[in-house]
Amino acid sequence: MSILDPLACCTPLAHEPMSADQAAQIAPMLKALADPVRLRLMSMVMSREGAEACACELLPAFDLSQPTISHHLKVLHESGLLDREKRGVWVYFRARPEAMAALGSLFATALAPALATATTPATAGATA
Amino acid sequence: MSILDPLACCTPLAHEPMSADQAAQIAPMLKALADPVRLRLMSMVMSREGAEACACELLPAFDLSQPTISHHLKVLHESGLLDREKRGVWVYFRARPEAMAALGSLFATALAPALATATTPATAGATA
DNA sequence: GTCAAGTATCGACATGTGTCGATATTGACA
DNA sequence: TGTCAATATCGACACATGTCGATACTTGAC
Repeated sequence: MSILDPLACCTPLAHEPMSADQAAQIAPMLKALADPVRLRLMSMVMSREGAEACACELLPAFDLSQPTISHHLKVLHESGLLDREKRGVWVYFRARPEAMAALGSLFATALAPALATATTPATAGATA
Repeated sequence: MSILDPLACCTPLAHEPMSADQAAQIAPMLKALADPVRLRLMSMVMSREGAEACACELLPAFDLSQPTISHHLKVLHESGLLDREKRGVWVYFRARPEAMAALGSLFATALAPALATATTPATAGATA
């Protein structure tokens, strides 16, 4: 599916110097993630059963006001990291695989040398 | 070697809800990277022959003042993303593999499901 | 239609951030 | 020693950001 497309599209960090345009496109996603609260929100959503979470489930985990959590979720959504779906009164969030893949591919090439260094545990799960 | 350690140490985003402490530890690294100029600086350093670059080589690539580039390089260094080595008058930077691996592992587990979803083109080089 | 609960928006505030010019520091070299 | 080039630091500025309380907006239930 199209889910895989972004894996090819984006910015291998160590491959060649990133263009200003590329950087301007990726930086906002990283910026959205570069906050402890939003990192935890993403993590909570992604690690939940079905990989989705209701805002009402996320709020109690923080010592922050409802508007603040709402704001953070909006930032994550508008940066393309979270999908947003309203069901009745509740709003459910899911991580966007394309976004996660795009960010992952940023470090994929950076990761490769590190993995190659470790010839011991054959790339944990990559090989069947 | 120890290069691989951080791969095990850090915060798989989708595995379990990230603790506040974990988030507070990772967020600054992401924040350091979440700037278009710093993204390009990292990319330029990493994609250079020998994976290192002199500040004097980086400066001309930007339309920014020398103090500004110096500031960005300092941010990258202090966040643990770049190693800094002075050679005579020049300062050379290298990406810290541990840091890159730590960030890569953040999305590694996030990447896995996306790859699994694409059963069609056998996970591009993962399977033998 | 009214009410209550979940969520979003608004305005305000303190703090953080990117940028600059001016200047200090460092190290090579004549 | 003095000078020059590479880099770092400083002070200042405009702007962005995280947070809050107050309030408006949905939507289901009675």
